[in-house]
Amino acid sequence: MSQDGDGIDLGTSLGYLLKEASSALRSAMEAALRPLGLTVTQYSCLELLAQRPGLSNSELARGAFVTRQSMNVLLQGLERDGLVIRPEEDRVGKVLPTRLTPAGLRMRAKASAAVRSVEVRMLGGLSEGERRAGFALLESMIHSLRDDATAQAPS
Amino acid sequence: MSQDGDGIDLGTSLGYLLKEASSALRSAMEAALRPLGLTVTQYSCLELLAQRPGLSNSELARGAFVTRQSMNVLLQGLERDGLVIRPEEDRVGKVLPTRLTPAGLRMRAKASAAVRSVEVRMLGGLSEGERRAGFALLESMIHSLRDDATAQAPS
DNA sequence: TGACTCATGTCAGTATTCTGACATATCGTT
DNA sequence: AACGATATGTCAGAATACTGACATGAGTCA
Repeated sequence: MSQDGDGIDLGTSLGYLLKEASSALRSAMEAALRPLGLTVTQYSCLELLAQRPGLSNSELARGAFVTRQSMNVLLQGLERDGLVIRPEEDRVGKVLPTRLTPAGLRMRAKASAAVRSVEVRMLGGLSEGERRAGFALLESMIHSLRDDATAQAPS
Repeated sequence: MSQDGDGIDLGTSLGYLLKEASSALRSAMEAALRPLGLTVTQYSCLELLAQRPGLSNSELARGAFVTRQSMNVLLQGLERDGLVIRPEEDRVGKVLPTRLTPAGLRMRAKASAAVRSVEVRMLGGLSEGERRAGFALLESMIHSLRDDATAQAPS
């Protein structure tokens, strides 16, 4: 009908497709993690801590793409459940490093396996070259979005 | 250090990168839409209605990747603000079609322009071929994730 | 040293989305 | 026609993430 010449054709928009893919991935991860009683953000936190022990609340928040306030309450829950510890004697200035407990390590191992099966399924049917191309593509998008945030030419 | 042989290397995970790209896109869209007083989901709803007038609540929910309950409260807000209408006389069975008002159309035009500038920025530096490849890649991921949801071999 | 800026941790309140539940309407099968 | 399975709209409550705010510590510079 009305040609939406000034609009965004959702059928061909890479942004819309990116949102769709992200939504599908999140759903699949939620389903995989539900038996373990973990949310996606909680898993992200455990995975980050497994690979980089001692990360602070703010660093974890950036790594999981949530605010530091959200990560703070999430960490309180993980600490209450005995999956992480934040010993007060490790504090450096205001920064309070976080580490996985043995229980947290075990939980992360199980969660990691579940999530990996999702990722394997997602990448099924893609060649190694296609995966590399996808990696480069997503990195380019991220860089372009961050680079010039509001982005006028530098004066 | 500890080889995380069974884990997911966040530095090379396409899933993690997908989440990062989606987060960056969402942030950029939020920033672009904030002056208009619209959230990303509200914009998605207006855009869907502009391209396919008469969409129902459930159809809009699927198109915006939220639950129909969330879309329901969102539509109530848009209706209260005079951007959409859901005339009771259009009801077909239980389905209640939604349409943009003139004010909704104007709002969508402004929002669409703002979002398009974000998408243009995101795709800056990518060739037409790369965009097509990215499109195919994301569609492949989505299909693989949806196809075999819990995915054993069909009996 | 003092002033300024910035990053961090945390508390509180708000907003958004989700899950659970119910009534109702449609479709397919018997 | 009757039944069951599925889809829809909607209300209510819970979970999750956000914005605002404040105090504290680190870093820079005069």
